[in-house]
Amino acid sequence: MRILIVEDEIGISNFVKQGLEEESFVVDTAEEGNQGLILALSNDYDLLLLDWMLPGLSGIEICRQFRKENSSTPIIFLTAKDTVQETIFGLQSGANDYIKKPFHFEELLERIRVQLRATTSEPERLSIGNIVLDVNAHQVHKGDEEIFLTKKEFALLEFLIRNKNKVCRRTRIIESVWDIHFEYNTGVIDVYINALRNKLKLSEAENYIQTVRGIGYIAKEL
Amino acid sequence: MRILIVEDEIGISNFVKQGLEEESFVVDTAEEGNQGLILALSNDYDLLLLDWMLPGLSGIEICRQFRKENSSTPIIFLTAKDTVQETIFGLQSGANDYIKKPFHFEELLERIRVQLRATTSEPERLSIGNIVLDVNAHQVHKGDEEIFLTKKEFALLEFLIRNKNKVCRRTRIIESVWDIHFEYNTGVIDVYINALRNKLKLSEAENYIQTVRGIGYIAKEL
DNA sequence: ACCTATTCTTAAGGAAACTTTAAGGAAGTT
DNA sequence: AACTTCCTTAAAGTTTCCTTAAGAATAGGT
Repeated sequence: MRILIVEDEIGISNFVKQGLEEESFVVDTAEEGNQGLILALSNDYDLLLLDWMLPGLSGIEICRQFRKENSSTPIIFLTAKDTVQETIFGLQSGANDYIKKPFHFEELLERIRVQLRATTSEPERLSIGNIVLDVNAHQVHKGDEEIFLTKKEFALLEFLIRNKNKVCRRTRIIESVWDIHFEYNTGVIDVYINALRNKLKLSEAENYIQTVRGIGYIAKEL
Repeated sequence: MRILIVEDEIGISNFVKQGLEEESFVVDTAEEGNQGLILALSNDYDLLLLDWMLPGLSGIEICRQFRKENSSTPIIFLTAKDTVQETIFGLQSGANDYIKKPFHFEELLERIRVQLRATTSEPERLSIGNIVLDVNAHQVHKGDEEIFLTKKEFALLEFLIRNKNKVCRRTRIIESVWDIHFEYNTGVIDVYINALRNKLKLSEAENYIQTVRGIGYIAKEL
């Protein structure tokens, strides 16, 4: 399920995004009205979350424009406390629901589910061989055994498995997992690959994390 | 299972009543708000179906008054088409779900079942290891010994156990237990985790509340 | 309405775990 | 053999967590 958030307060935006991603939604964000509308129209989202007050186009304007093209995708407004009256205009302009800030994430989630007519979603699991990771719970199992990974170790393993059977360049790894750009003179990756191999007890026969000399690493289903 | 319908349109009321009785529910009806509230409070229904627009007391008013006495019995609103914004107030005032008129009986039935399943299958007692908590009585026992927890301590423990064997992120905890949003630079959780571990006398061998570094905590059945 | 006792929250130092760096040795490449 | 790249380890640097104590808020009783 894909959701677009258009919200200029990055704090809220990140908070909601993170929460929804933990619930296995795919989330895009825009911080500005025009960009939001363009994204909304050019992609196939299952639901839109719009802030009321936005730089560029206002939420209600996005809603109106969007409804000209698409009358089915549900829209939920995020509104500040005392703009209830205005929000009603929002509902009249084609929104399906609204929620007042500050809100419980759980409540937002429930409203999203009501709009999507969806029952609780399955937890997201990634796997390679007999290694399974539950992204929500942040847990890793190899067979029946639970393996404890630190944040970075988990992030690295998740990245590799999401790119299963594709070679991941060191630069891409450093960018995605460490958020380091433009400069790469560190040996952290090696250290963490090593830690993963040890903790996961990868023998010769279970060589799921292979090194590609001069390029990077690959998580390979055997 | 007993259900109360408060609805002034006799047609709808009878239709729903008959349908539910065929599903072997016991159904009472009221056509007016005040009478509805009195019935709701003086009987032990498993679920309430409230119309929004009612003579006497409005549905939302019934909901509010009723919730003062009883916070567990599920309430579903039956609403007319274009009162979405009002319905939201309904949800905020303590309703569990709503359904728009006109509705398919099957859909209503499904929502009723969802609500009933939620309450009835929910155990009164939660436990982890030899620690048992009675949610209604607000009591905690470890073996035969009674442990006295404060409200917040109890709420935290309850939250953790309801999510037994799943890692609970700090953000989720702070949101669900403390009702704090968008801002997580507080150390309360640590303090309360500490208090719980002390009061519950969790030794190494009974390490039910484990910390997941960088993420949060997990209540784990050992 | 006041006082009191309990509970809740904040803050801070120290402890523990995690991350990164660095360096020597191993292994692959030309 | 010379060179590069990778592995492994240890230690320094950083973050996160634990614990305590004290002030703020709340609830209970007179």
